[in-house]
Amino acid sequence: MPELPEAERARALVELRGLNRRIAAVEDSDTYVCRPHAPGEIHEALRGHHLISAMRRGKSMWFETDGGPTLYLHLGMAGRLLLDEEPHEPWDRFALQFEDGGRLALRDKRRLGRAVLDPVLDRVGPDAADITPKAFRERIGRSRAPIKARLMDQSAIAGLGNLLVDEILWRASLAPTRPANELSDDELDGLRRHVRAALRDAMRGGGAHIGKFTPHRKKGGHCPRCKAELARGTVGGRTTFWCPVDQTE
DNA sequence: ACCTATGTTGATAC
DNA sequence: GGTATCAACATAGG
Repeated sequence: MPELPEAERARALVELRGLNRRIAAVEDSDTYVCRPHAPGEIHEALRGHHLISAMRRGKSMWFETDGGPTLYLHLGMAGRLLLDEEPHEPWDRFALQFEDGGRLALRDKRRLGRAVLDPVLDRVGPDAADITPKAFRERIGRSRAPIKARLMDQSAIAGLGNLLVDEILWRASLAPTRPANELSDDELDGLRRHVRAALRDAMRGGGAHIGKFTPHRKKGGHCPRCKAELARGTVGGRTTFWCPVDQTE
């Protein structure tokens, strides 16, 4: 589930109720989620410190501390953050235990989430929710890759995943396979507006799995506009649904 | 039972 | 350099 809207909700949760609480201990024994850190390393580095800010770009989150290292978290493919709830072993892959008895947990069955200190974020592009029209045209429109692949490239624009991109391209009536550099400036501007609108709807509606199109995104599903049966294929390495009538090449 | 599917990213190969 | 492919993980479903 986690795309930009879920990451933002998680970030806001920490900002609202997770800051300025003394860290008493860190559960960091999952060497895959915490790679390349050894068990105990994050614990030693964060113990006694407090999170003082909650930042996000795309699906990446990071939390600065008072004089200690920055903690980076990523939800991966199935992770979520829980604050002050009952521990759920073995699916809590990482957690901060606060001195007040509370706990911030990364719960993730798949183990594709990450918890790392002092991240390097130079391969994370501008956030999809506030990228400028100029940056969008330049970063998206200059590649021959299919437009869908380009929108999912986190170094070009950060925050969009498979479901959200299918929703956005359907709203924009653009075929996912169209080479990005064949889009006109007007089409790129329009596409950016659809990116922002879809994100706004997803954040208000509670996540990337809802939308005008996404509920129909399944085998035998039909286009909510023209009722044609949806096409299914692989674009950018991901399962893709689109309307073969509405979404023009 | 077996095979395929799944929101993620990163390493590797062309 | 940009793009495509596969692997990493664990679980669910046909």
